Amino acid sequence: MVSKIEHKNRTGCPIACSLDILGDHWTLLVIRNLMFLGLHEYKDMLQTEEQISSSILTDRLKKLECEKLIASIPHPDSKRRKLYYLTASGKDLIHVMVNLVLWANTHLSERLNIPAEKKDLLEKNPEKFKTLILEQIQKWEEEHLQF
Amino acid sequence: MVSKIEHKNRTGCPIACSLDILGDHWTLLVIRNLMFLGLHEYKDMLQTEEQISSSILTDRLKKLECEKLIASIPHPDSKRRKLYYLTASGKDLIHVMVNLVLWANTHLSERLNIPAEKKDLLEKNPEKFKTLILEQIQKWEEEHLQF
DNA sequence: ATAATCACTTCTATAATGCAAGTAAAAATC
DNA sequence: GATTTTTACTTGCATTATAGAAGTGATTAT
Repeated sequence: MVSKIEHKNRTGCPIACSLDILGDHWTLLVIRNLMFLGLHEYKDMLQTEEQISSSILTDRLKKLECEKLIASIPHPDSKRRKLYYLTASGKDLIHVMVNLVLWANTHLSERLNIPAEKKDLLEKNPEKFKTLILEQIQKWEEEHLQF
Repeated sequence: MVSKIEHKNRTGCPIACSLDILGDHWTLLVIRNLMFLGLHEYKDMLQTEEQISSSILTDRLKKLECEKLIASIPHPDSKRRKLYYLTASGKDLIHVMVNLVLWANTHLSERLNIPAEKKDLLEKNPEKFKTLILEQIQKWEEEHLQF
């Protein structure tokens, strides 16, 4: 067992509680995959640049599903595949994520490699950037989720 | 040596790069101590509710200083004490931190224990909350730092 | 019928963490 | 002025997390 699923909070501090869920090297990268990269499958997330290991990816998907930041449905084309997607709670992290990107863009710019158009929009109109992302997510949901 | 100081980025992704610095259980808690709790000394941070271990605290302060998110000066009252404070880069994390608190307040409310007045202001006017925090920080700087 | 794909699991080595104890310099107390 | 306490660490060891490779068993493509 890579890790237990039950959750222990250190304290009632909102930062500490958030970190108990999100505070590690990989969890927010899974959120990024779903939020910014449009990756909804295990195999696609395995192949990202950062080279997450299969056991860690399995573990983080499981934990995020437990915490209800993501959910999954069977892939319409295949019984063994799954489609992961952000819940309302997961999507709400967009404000944290975009501010993290903005911070990195300002303070870690030499290390970054952001596509020019994205960088432009991000710097000129971060709110519009958020709206676009949320629209993309909604479009995907309309195509893949039935309510 | 608990960990090496030199830094390796996984990729040029702004989320990945940010996580390479901030993505663990403790780093943002040190930022919280400086940003929201007004704790500027090693010994005070050792005594927070979350009970960070001395070796981890030493390590994180060192790493944050290396990354220039925090800086330190000798304590005016004592040669062996130090005062840690946020640099401009560290203070800029306020947008990430406040959005993380807002997210937790919405989605982890049962686990949290936020003082009523803070919670109130946070919900009614998060921008004012930020301004207040930044004013507190500036006041501390005026009292302790000479330019 | 056979081979490839997929979403995992298992195993092992390495690295990070937590904890308790120790240290050396400085400061406070006697 | 000597002794005790405080402070900011470091050290050592046990435990836990992670990376990477290899396996598994069900499904799907050839």
